[in-house]
Amino acid sequence: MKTVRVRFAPSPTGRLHIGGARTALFNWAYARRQGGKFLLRIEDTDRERSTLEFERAILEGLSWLGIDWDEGPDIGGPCAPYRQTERVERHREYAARLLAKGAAYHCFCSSERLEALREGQSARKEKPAYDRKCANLAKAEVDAQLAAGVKPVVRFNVPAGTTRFQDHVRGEVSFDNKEVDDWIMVRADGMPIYNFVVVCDDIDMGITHVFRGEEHLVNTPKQVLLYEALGEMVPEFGHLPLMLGTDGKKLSKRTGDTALQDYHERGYPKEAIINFLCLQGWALNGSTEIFSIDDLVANFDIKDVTKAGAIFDIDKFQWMSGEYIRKDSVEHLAAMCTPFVIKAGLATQAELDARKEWFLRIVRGEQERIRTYSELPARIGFLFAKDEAVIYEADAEKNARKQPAGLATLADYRVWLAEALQQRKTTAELRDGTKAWVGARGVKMPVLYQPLRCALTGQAGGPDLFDLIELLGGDHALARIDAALIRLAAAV
RNA sequence: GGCCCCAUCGUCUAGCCCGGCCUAGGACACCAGGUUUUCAUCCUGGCGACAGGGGUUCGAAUCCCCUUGGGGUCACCA
Repeated sequence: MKTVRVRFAPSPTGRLHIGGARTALFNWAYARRQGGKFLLRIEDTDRERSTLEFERAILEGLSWLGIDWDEGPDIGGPCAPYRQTERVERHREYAARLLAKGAAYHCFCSSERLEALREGQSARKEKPAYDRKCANLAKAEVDAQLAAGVKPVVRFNVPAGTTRFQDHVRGEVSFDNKEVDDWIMVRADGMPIYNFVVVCDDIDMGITHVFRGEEHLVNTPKQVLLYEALGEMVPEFGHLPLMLGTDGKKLSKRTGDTALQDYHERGYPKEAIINFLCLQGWALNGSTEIFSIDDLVANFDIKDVTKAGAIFDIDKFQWMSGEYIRKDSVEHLAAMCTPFVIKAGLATQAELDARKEWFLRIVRGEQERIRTYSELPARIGFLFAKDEAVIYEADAEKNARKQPAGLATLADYRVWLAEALQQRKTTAELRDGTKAWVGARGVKMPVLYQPLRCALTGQAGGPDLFDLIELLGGDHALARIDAALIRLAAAV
């Protein structure tokens, strides 16, 4: 049996799309599972929109996810080059072969004529298609046009019949060739078109399986016909269900972030991104939600991919992201969060390095509360704030003011706390002592805790208050209580 | 509109290919309760689906047909 060779062939006309990332992941996992090769090819025949920066960003994105490739534009390989624009000579050879066989023909129709043709057809409610005006030109006429300097396009001469292929996710798919237009393979400027190059390159690179998004399903008959005209082995296909936005349509910027990088920047752990992407169209076993990229490789089969499109559920994604964060080691989590903390202006790298243990404890305190790395800064900002400038969030202040005896209690507690701090009580002692103090005073816990939390953090929720006092330092804790005594006493 | 693809809880899905074990399972979200100094975590419970109609069969979520609904695609883009 032939070795599996699959590829991911992005077009460097934008950042790596989240759907593209999933396509890459599934191709890669298939290759790894089957012991085959995974290659990367850059489809840059659209010279207007393709850039080297996008290409680099796409490669980086894939590497970041943990996808590696056996052949590609950056590392080369036996089928180099891996950029389509560098292979146009090969494409011209294929075009010449097809032309010679009569499987393709020169077309001299102008864009204007084509446009008028389409307009007329749609006005008459006919399907837009080329009328094959140039399909049967005499050789002399072709030569004359060529000699006159008219630049032709090359069209594929679609034969009559029906084109069928087995799709690994959909089963048999068939198209009447009448539905397939005599599509353009090579532009007038000599640059080949996607549907043509993809076949040439897949042949030259020995691609055995083509797994791509469902939007390519209608391109497949064109490509199958091309393989057949060339007398080449048709690869196996698998069309992945589309990833949909909340509007049920193909995921677009309209309904949410579409680039892998967006999610990276929003602080989603990459393991969560991978896991979630996998779940869009594939399931490990129907009951295991959390699994690793290794589990994917060990279990992935194209036949298990779902047929229906999947709506991107950001809620579930956030939940999953939180699961990964809770599972993470504090050290790693802190490292992942650090860029976000710095970016938020809370501290510099040097400042965090200088208080490494302190920062680690902060992260540990928030680990079960954040769902993405980017949520950390907003939650811990109070720890970096000036004592008199802690921002009181509405909920926190409301909770504090809700306690009628709150302020008086806080004022008395401040005295006790100052004393306890003086005696260098440990955090545990402080905690136990406070509980005893509240008990002795004969009030409910929240009477003290709500105003105290507001004073210290300005937030309605958060980690244990005594851990916070330790993190803050006793003097700062007292200063914050003093500030709160004034601020909370003021009329609303 | 033509063609193609698809159709299980609001969402992601298991089950479907090889009909019975499905009183349709899991997860997110939501709701209720428990734990807790708060929030969160965690635990318990609840809500909630085989799009509709015909067949085939002793028996259909599973097979077939139709209808409806949704999506994709109709470029000298990929």
